[in-house]
Amino acid sequence: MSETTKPAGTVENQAIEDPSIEIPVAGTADVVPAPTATRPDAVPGTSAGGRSRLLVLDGHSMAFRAFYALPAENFATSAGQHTNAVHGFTSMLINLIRDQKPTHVAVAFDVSDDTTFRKAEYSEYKGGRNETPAEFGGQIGLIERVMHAWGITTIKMPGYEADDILATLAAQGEAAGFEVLLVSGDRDSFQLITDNVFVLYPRKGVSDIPRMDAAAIEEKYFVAPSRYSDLAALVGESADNLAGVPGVGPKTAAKWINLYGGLEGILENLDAIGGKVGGALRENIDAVKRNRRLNHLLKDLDLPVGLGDLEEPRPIRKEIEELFDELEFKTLRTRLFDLYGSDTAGEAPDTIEAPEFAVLEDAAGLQEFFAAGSGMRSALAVQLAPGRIGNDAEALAVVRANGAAFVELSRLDAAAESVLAAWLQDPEEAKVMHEFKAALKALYYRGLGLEGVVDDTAISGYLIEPDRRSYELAELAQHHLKIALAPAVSASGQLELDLGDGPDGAAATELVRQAAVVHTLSKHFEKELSDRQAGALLTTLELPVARVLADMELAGIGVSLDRMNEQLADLSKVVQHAQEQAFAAIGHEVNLGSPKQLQTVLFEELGLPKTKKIKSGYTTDAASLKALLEKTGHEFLVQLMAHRESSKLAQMVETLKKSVAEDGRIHTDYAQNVAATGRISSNNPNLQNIPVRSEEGRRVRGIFVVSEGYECLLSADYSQIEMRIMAHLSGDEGLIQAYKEGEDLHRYVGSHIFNVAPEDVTSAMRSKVKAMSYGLAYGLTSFGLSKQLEISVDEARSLMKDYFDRFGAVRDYLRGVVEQARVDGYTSTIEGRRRYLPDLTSTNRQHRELAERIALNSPIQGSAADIIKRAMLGVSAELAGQGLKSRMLLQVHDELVLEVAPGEREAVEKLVAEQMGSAAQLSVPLDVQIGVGTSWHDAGH
DNA sequence: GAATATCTCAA
DNA sequence: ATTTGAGATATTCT
Repeated sequence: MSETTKPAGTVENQAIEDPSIEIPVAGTADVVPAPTATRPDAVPGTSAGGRSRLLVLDGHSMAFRAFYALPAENFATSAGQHTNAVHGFTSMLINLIRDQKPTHVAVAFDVSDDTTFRKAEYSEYKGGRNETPAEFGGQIGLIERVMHAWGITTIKMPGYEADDILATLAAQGEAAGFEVLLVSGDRDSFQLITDNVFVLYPRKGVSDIPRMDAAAIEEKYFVAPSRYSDLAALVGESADNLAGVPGVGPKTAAKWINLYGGLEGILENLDAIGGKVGGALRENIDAVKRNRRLNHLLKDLDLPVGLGDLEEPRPIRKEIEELFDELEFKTLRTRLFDLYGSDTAGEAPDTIEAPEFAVLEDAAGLQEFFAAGSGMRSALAVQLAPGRIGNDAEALAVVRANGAAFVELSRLDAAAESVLAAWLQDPEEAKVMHEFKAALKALYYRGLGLEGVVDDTAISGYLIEPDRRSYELAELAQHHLKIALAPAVSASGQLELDLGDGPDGAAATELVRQAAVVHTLSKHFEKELSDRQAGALLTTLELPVARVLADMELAGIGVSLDRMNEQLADLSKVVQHAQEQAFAAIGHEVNLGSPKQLQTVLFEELGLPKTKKIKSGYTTDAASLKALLEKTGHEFLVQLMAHRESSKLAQMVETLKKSVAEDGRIHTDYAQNVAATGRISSNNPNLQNIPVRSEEGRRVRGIFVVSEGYECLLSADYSQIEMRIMAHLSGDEGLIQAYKEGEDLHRYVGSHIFNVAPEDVTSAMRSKVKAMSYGLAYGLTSFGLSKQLEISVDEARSLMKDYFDRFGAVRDYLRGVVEQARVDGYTSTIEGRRRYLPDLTSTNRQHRELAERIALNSPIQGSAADIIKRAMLGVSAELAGQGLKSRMLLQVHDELVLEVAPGEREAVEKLVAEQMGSAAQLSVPLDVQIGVGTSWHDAGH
């Protein structure tokens, strides 16, 4: 075979970033240089004193494995290109490089035509294979593009197969003293195994790829790797459409091979082999010889690249970013870059370095620094560290156009601190920060005020793009400024500062650099904000609200440990009892918290009717259990549901108990930039999902109590705020009229839809109307409504028709919102908060319809969020203005909880009602319900 | 330990 | 197939 003409193959590699860079290549004149971008001399994984390791993949074979390992329907771009093979392949290669740490990498591909020499010899070679699935189309090309962006050399040789390339590189690598790892799902590669060459052969999917060495082959096939091809020739290989000797399997073949010393020996002793199989062998001897010729891999192809070209591939960040954007890969991006850290190739890593800075300690130095920058915008970064309650402020960095400084707070004497304090709390000294609420709180614990914050890049970044997952500084810098930040900052935004190395150490530089990035980013955001008309929203709403939230977080809410313990004891009894009864009902124990085990019990042991399908089988969620119970009345279901409810409550109380701080209060952390609609979210713990709907759950609110020195808790909530906003935005006269007259809205609507007098609206009618009214704001469909109300789709449809016949403006409004959003590309709230919805024009129906529902909901949910934020500012300002000691503690989307100081109840009630009621001027009144009590439970109404 | 799946709590 | 969140537990994979 070696005399066959060997046409030069093609090699794909990364684009030449800098043509002036000459890479020495070991090879001949016809070798296409594998240009690489600049890279550091010392890279992780280099064989500094160690042995070189070459990793070569059979691209097609592994792409197919990946394709079948991941469901195609779950991996597609919005343009409809399937990407499961690309995703799986990339993921596998990341893991391989991480685990095997190769110094050299190549990927070999078959050429997709029928001109291989094997095909020429035997036209049925690899025949009889199924059609390639349509979903696989185009994915090989995408994998090649990923390799290109990754800087990994891909090789194709017309007329040959990828395995021949593997064989050739294995030979070259071994000759050069490398360890060689071949990754292939094709067993023919086993013949290449030696003491230095190993095959990584996927056992299952692309995640389980054990290393096959000579011992593994001998254990499995009873022959040495060099004899594997003999064995395959005798046995046949169905994947290649090569038939073997009938009746001869691996065991017989191995016996002969070991007896006669290989296929040659067998051929010489053909007549000595007796029995039926001996005859079969003689009859099929030509096929065996042909098989052996075909499965022999060529080790001497004239490859267009040398080993040197395969060394140390590095991803080109920009190309990966663009390609992964196109492929809509998210997690892979992080995994890939985590693998290489900042050690990627491409354009010079554009970054922001810390400017020269002064380390200030004494009053005079600080005075001089602040005086020199008076009136200028300063970026301020505060170094936080965990403190007794909340975070402590350890150091700060200030960066402005004409200078930078670093200050370690513990080194300041009283005079120096007062200079700093004066600057910090001077509202005329403009500061830009990142996540300033956290700094505000930490400085507060040190008795330092903070005024004049004119931008918070975590908030302005959010107003610009409210749908982002994260607003970490490094990510914003990457996205908006196209600069890469070193891991120190990119890690979590909260770099670890070790001040042990002195104030001029790397940590100080890092904090200064952070401030420098904030400075640049904030400047960049000015135009973005004005383009979106979001400047006022930032300045008059979000930044002031952040201060109110900080106060609420600092205050925390008082809790009763006794009540928590009491409830925990009660609940654990109920849980225990329900569990025992559940076990008794089925005659054995089972983990009631495991959906998987429950499935076995319900659908296999008890043979109950099947519920809705989920990935792992059939759902056991509350709605389905309820339906099952109604159908079967099985006692196990009763106990299971009781167990679920009580253990959920117990777990909730337990978490709350663990989150009590040293001051005996619970301090949640509000996030202003998480919910894309403008709502605030609550974390650690979440105080916005404390049970209220069931009486048992509502008890939990009893653990939140008024604290000493205060008279009571006050809860004030908007009634039906979203429906009122809908009435306002749609301008529907019927709805507006109903609200103006203060009627029960659902009763009013019900009377119009069902054509009865308001007093004749039954509770069933009312709940149908209520479900529909709210559903409309979420883009409810007749199918969804029928599901929720347990009625037929037809009935749901006619209900909706009657609704729209009576309240036509609502339909017009809902239609108009989506149309307008499609034109503008975004929706707006009454405060002008935007949400961009590019998917409204998606060709993917699922994506598009989701965007439509979001478009229906966002102006309503978002406007409600705007209104309560305005109300919070009003309440806060009014409390301060009247010199009251009462304070706001919680916000739960449409509810505010306050702690009332002695003697202030009447004033606070009045003020809260006024401020909440006047937070927006709508065409309908804003109704506010207020209750008071010694606990949140009792303040509810 | 990280990531995923399932379930449940709120507005 | 009705939006926005947080979070616990089980399970699987690394």
